[in-house]
Amino acid sequence: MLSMRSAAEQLALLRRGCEQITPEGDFGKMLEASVASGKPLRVKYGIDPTGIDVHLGHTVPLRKLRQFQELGHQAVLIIGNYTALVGDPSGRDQTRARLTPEQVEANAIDYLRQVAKVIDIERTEVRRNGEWFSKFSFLDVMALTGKITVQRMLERDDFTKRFRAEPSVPISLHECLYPLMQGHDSVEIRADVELGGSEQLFNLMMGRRLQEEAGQRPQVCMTLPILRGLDGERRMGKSLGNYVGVGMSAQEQFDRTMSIPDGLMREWYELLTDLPAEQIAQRTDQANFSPFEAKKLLAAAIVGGYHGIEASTAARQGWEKRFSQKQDPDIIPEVAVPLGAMGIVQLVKALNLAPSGNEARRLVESGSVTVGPDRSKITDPKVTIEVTAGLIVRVGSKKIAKVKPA
RNA sequence: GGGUAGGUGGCCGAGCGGCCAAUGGCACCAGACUGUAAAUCUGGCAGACGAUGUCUUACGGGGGUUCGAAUCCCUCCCUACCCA
Repeated sequence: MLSMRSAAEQLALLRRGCEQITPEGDFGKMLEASVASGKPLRVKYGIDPTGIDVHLGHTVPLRKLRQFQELGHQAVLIIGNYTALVGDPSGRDQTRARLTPEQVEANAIDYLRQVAKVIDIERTEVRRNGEWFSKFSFLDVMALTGKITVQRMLERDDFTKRFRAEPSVPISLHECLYPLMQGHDSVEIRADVELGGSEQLFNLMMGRRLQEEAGQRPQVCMTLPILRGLDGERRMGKSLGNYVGVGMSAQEQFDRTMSIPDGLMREWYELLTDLPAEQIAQRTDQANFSPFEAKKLLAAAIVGGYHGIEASTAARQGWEKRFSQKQDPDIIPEVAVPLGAMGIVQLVKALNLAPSGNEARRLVESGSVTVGPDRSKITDPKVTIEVTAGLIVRVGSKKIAKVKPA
């Protein structure tokens, strides 16, 4: 159901949070034509089903996609099952383990389940690009690659950088095929708009070129900023560990969000909440609004989107109880450990609070290990503990475990 | 195909026969301070153990020289650059 909003209103809404809309004039005209004809736009967003933990960084373009849906446009989600099968060569020596078709499909299903938390999956056209690429002949590949020159390919920013770097970083020929494949997806599904992170601009533009070659109206490319992760520096990513997963528990999402640097709040507010701009400005103005409270509200808003308002409130209370009142959380991971006398170092390790005995020993010596209800601090690694069911051991303020009753 | 330069811990980057489990920086972990933020300071950052020490693995893979190798030699693999 196409919304009743005017093209101008839609443009204003959709432009928010975008880094770039290319070409912006075309987008306005496209919206006008859509309103006039009552025909929704086909909005494409694609992903390779390789790593599967969907995190807030992925939700930035996904939220934009949902916004299109809310305005009545047609979301088209491309699952790059074919590209995943080949194995992405980017990055240097980690030749990513090739995935079997079964794994890829399992990943895709898992991915869709997670994505459904952000977009309306029922109203989304889901397409796997193996649908067309598995039928490609070498002749088709030649035709596709014949449409672009090496010079054009090297225009891509990260290729240029890698090419010019001293010493230069390898560019696999294979990687050059990626933009072409992604671009071709746009031809296959006749995309009007394609969304992507800002690093995707080149690939998105490739879609335009190929569509033009194919005699289609070229898509509008809409890029969204790359979300910075918990460290406030690097992009959010699973391998960097600085992420908040959409599949995480309410408490974990809340706790993680609270650990972001203050300076990151504005960006997160803008990209991850639906709050009006004035309210964001007000909340992130440190002169009038406590940053501490602003962060709690931010965390609550994010958690609420995935777990609902009640769970979000509970998570806030859980956080306050734990970190403001210094009480143990309600839910403590339980680990089975043999009861009886045991060295503190062995105990910390047995409870998975440290990856190795040496690390456990260091933690004890650094004074970060406390045991039992009175939180007595243990600093001597030689101490022996009488392990009983329900005994609680803490390492620092974040790690905690309980002995599972046998 | 020929030549040159390289491959060191999560990353960058020193070391170029013993004092090297390997300087330094980043990241990370913990402590102090605090709002579990930032900044700052301190400590840590391969594993095992009866633990201020001992042992086992580790400097692209394999082999060798040597009392002793990340460091020397051979060979294989990988990368970049120049030439064809």
